[in-house]
Amino acid sequence: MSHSREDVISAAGRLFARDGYHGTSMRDLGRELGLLGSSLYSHVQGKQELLVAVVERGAGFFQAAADAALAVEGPASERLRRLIAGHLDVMLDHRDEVRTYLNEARSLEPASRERVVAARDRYEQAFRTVLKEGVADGSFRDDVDPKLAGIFVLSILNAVDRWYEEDGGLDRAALASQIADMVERGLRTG
Amino acid sequence: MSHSREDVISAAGRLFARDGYHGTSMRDLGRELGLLGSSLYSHVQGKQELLVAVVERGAGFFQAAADAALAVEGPASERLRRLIAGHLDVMLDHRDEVRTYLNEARSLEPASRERVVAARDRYEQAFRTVLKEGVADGSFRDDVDPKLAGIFVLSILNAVDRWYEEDGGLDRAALASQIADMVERGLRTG
DNA sequence: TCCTAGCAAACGAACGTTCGTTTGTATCCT
DNA sequence: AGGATACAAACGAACGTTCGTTTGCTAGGA
Repeated sequence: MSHSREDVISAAGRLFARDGYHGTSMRDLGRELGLLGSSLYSHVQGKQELLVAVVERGAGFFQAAADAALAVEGPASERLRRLIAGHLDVMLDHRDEVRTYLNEARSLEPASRERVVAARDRYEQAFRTVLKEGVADGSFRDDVDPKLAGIFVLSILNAVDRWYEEDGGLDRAALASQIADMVERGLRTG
Repeated sequence: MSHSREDVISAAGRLFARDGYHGTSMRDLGRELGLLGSSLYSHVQGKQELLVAVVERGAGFFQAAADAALAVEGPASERLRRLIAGHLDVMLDHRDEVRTYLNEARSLEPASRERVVAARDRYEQAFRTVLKEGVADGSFRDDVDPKLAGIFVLSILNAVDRWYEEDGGLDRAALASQIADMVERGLRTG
């Protein structure tokens, strides 16, 4: 019947994702675990530390997925497909952490927010790199702006969390190829 | 030196957009106007009423823009371009209300939230309708799923608020055609 | 002269956090 | 084996602060 720090962080992810950081109290969090709010202080130093833990977890998942996708050999379009599929996997496997990462990072104190923004930039850079490669090798149109195109792709991907539910008729892989197909048609030469 | 209800609502939009509903206190809001928090109650009944006003304002702008775009004669692709440009105009001309509408609607009490969700669905329907028309008249590929494509376009548009600043090298019209061009390449036959 | 915007003061509730204490459970010594 | 020791987990009460809101009053403009 004993709880770990891990339990607290994942409950925090759940509530921060659902109600937001400012919309979640330590007592709410305690209740979620069958504890008093004050009891959480046996596991963490404070509320802000929980937000940091959840958000950095989300950021870490994305970076790991990007590193894996970039390591794939073959045409740039294939790496782009892997980036897209990887992003969806991270989102759907770690929905609470990702939603908190996407929507609640602004509630971080400046020091940790800066780290998160830097991580976000690094991740976006992965998309830009692959797009640039595709332009360079002629598989993508040369009037494609890698920065802009990267933003568009990530916009579609990040918004998935706002509408998609996995239990419906469209499974994860089908969604990934719907996105990748439409994106690729928008990018490729010919 | 006297303030109107209008002043209060637009200050609320500014702060809700920047700090979120739960991150904004009535005292913050008063300070923004050079008043005490309690003085706001001369103009509005309470904090929630301010959120409702700001969010419904945002929703209203979008609906008006959609109605105008749908009334345009000509090919579906032209109406789609108008929807895109109109969406950007609304976002950039009413940034605070739109950001609040997009991010803070979850803090609405159920009754008003339902109205807002309904308005959002109606607006999304405008995009779906145009896409369906384009598929029907053969200008868009017939394997385009209007629902999915509509979501993708709106994902790109709504995310603009998260990264775009109008003072840079890319003006509003250029952004609109970058988006419309890429989207249209992803949709059109051939 | 009345109406309204605003202030000052206060309300009760909730906030994040700290405190002293209790409980259960290992660990070690004999 | 059994009793003392140590520790982590949780409790319950309280801290000071902030929250949204209410009340009663005052000053100024129509």
